[in-house]
Amino acid sequence: METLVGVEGNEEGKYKECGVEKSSSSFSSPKLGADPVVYKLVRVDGDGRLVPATDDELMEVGNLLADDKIEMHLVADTGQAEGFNCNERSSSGMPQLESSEGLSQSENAEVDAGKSNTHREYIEEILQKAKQEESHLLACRSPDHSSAYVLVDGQCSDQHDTLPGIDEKLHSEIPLQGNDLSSALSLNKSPISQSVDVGECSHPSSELIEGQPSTSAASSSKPDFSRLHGEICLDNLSIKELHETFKATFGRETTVKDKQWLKRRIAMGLTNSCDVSTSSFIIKDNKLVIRGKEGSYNNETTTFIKDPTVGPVNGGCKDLSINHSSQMENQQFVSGQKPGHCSIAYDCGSEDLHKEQRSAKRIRKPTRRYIEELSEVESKEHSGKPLISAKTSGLRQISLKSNARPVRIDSSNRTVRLDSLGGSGVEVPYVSRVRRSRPRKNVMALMEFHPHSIDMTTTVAKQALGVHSSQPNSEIADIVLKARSATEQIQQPLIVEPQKDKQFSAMVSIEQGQNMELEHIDQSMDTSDDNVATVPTVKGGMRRKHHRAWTLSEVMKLVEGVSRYGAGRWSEIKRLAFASYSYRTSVDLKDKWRNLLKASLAQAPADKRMGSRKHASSVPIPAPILLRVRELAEMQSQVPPNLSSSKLAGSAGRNNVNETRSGYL
DNA sequence: CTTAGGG
DNA sequence: CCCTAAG
Repeated sequence: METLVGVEGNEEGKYKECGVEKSSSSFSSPKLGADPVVYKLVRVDGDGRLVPATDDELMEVGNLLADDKIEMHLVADTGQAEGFNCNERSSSGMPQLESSEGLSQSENAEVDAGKSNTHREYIEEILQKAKQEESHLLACRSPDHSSAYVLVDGQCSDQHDTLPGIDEKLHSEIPLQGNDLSSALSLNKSPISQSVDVGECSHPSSELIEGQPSTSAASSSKPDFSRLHGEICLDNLSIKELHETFKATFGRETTVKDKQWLKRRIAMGLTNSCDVSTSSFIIKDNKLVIRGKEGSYNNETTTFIKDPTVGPVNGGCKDLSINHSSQMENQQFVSGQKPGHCSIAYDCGSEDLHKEQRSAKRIRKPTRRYIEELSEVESKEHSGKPLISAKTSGLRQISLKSNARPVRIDSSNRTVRLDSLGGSGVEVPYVSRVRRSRPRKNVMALMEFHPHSIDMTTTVAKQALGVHSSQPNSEIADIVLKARSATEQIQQPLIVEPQKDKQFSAMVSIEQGQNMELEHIDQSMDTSDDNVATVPTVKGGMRRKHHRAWTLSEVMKLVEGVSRYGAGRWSEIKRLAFASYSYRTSVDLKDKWRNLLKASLAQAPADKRMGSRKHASSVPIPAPILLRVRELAEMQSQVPPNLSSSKLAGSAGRNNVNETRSGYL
């Protein structure tokens, strides 16, 4: 941006500045990031056609990019140089120089060395394409830039705006280039080339571009303007002449024998336009004339240089539209087409190109989340209906999610169940992702080795607890419920249960001392709870199936764990205190603790009034436990001091819970 | 993976 | 509970 402004005002002055800026700020420039897409790499086929670059080629090009840059600069320089030569050069003076010099050197080197290295040739072509594209891009860029473009191009600084980093890259990367490059570089450095170009400083660029046909000039690579005067029809040129012209145009020799190709290339080089058919134009003076028609086409470079004020975009784009008289095209470009399009347009109708390019514009791949959400929405819309009321919607989402991510299904869930949405009667398959911790593998192993473990474990648990038929956990009940709705995978859950039970029993036996009674009680309670939890209610909806209600025993364990290990060490607590509860994850513990904390804080004030239980139906957390929670929270400074202090005193009075816990503590 | 916090 | 960021 900065450069642009400056440039318009004063070309010369700007030049230097631009050059400086570019070097310093090339990477930072935002534009680069914005339009990288524009540069589409293409390969020149044997017949001279442009072929979209393959990935591999792209890679290659990437490596060569540095070279490209150089060349691009050269080309750009040349183009501009031309303009300067004809029109403004005197005024501008020697702006180009720093960049042009470097370029010219490389260029010359190529020419000299140019003893047609096929490989190099290929590279060159690629570079050229890139160069052309770049120039086009520049031209096509927003008007603001466009003016700057031209000028900048001459200096090479311009590219920074559009393609920051490239220049720098080029320079820095060159040494790194592959063998081919290195050779090319060496060539560039050859004394001859240097002498020629360097000596001329400002001229080199002009020679490259302009240098039309003059044979003599070709050798020295100086431009021969005389040739330019008068109409030149490429069709009439011999291969040799074409070669010379090519050389003059691009500053390097070519071994290509294909006339068509040469003509096309030259035409392109002169016009920088993508879409010039070889046979359809003639070059007249500096103008490219469509054959038969007298369309006055100024070379884009010339145009740009001459009249920066002219819609820069148009200038660049015009060339493109040469064959297609497309005012529309121009407009499109102006409207916001990316410069890249111009370059791409090469073989295609410009309009098509536009479309293609637009479509080509990279679209950010939607995030998984986005997709999911979208799918959710869609599903809601399609199937949704009234059925999914607010209450059920949550569930549905879950189901959708699970569907979306198959991955989770097998590993995380032990079961796939059909949940009936409340009241609707619609069943949605969904995978419970509750079981993060227990891989199926374990379950399977367990099954195989201890097919009857369920009974065993249950028995053990019973014995340990002294409980007869009560289920240790809600899980079993839950399972039963699940089984009802879903025929599938009952086994796994069952299996899981046993293991849990087993562990549970073991744990119980270990801890049996004081807790036994409590646990026992809890268990009975749990069962009931679970049932409630799992049962879908017609009215509203259903409880979350996969949700496992926290049993009192679990809560107590949790509290104990927190008291012992401190809040936040959930993994430890889980491991030590919840070994038997495979379905409780550390996150669950944390969440539960959070809830307990909240509950305790909320309840504390009302504690005495409400009694220990808030609502029998909802959650039967005994007041003592809540008190305990508060106490612990206080200790760990999780509770706001003010509340804690007052409450603490009150809670202290209750010993039963504390005592129970104290034993463990 | 565990922890912490938001939804 | 679920999800996701952070360490």
